[in-house]
Amino acid sequence: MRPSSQASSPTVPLNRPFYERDTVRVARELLGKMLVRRIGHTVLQGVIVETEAYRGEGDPASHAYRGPTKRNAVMFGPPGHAYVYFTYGMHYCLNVTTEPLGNPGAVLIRAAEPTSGIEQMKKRRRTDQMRILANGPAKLTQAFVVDRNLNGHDLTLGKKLFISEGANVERLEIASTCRVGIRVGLEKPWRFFFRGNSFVSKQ
DNA sequence: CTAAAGATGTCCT
DNA sequence: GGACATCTTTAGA
Repeated sequence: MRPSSQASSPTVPLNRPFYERDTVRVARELLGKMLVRRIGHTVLQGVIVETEAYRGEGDPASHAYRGPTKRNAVMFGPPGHAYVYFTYGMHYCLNVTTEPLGNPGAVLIRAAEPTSGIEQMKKRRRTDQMRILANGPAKLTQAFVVDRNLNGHDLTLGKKLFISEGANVERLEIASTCRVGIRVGLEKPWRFFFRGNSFVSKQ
């Protein structure tokens, strides 16, 4: 028996130095990590299986490409914070900020394999099918109850939203392709995912 | 001020 | 493979 203080604890959040690095590297290394969302006494968890890197200067697909604005301000702030934006009039997408303060960068969390709070997620997503609970950036935010209220949230505090080391993760081969849903910057292979994992948005 | 596109998902054929 | 929902942000007049 483990001590009760550790029993269902989703472990320790990744620290600031993890995020304060090259965006593409962070995107790759976030695969296999555990995304954790706490809502009161409820805990939703899932293993990250797909990510995309977005930089600033030199990356025309990035919101930060043309410099800071009200929307992308968080991307220019300190690393290890949530950048949540609203798109297509109805969807939210979750990113984690990277790079040192003042240097824009973020990693889009595109898909996760749910491991805890699955019943809650099924309810939120209005489906019983495991594979489509969080296999896309907007499906993921719906399943994990992430919206504009979490924009700017510090991910190193281990409170409402954070990421920790993933345990017992099947170590699949990491594949990289061009990013999804963009019209520019297609030459950059900055989408990463576990090849063969059925919770990825697209193989 | 006006307009168009958007780091998408769902339903339809 | 394609239409469409829906609204914020940004670019341009």
